[in-house]
Amino acid sequence: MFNPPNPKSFFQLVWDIVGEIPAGCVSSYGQIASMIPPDEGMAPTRMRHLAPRWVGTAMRKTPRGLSIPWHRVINSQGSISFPKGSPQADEQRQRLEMEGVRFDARGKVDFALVAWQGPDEAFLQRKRLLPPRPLK
DNA sequence: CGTTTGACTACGC
DNA sequence: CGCGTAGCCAAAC
Repeated sequence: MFNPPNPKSFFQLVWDIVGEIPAGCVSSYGQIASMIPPDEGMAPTRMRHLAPRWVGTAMRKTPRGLSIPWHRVINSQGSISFPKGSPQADEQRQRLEMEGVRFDARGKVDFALVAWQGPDEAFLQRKRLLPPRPLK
C-alpha cells in the first residue's frame, strides 16, 4: 500500500467520489484510485498499483451515518469482492440487481453495459481529480 | 509490541 | 478461464 499523508481527506474523497456513481452503474476500487492525485496520498511510484487496497480500506471505514452507494463499487474483474455467499455479498448483489445490473453465471457484470464513465467535469475540477481510467 | 488481517490488482501458470 | 502470488503496509487485535 502507500502512505497517505492525509488519510482523513483521502477517505473523504473516496466517499465523495462513490457518492457520484449513479444507479445502474458500477465502478471499481482501481478506477476510483485512478482519479485521486498524488497530493492526496497517491504515491506516483511503484506503489501506485496498491492504491486500490486503500480505496477498499476507505470503504470498510465508511461511517455508519454516511449514506453512499457503496454497493456500486466492485473489483476490476467485474465481481463482488466480499466472499461469495457472505451476507454482505448477497446484499450487494441484491442492491445492484434492484438497479438493473445483471450478473452472468460466474457472478460477473458486463462492464460494457454498466461501467461508470466517471464524474462530470465540474465535479472533477471542484475536487481537483484526475480523469478516471476506463474499466475493462 | 508482534501478528494478523484486509471491500485490490496485474500477471503467470 | 480459474487459481495462486507478489507487491508492501496501516490498523486492529
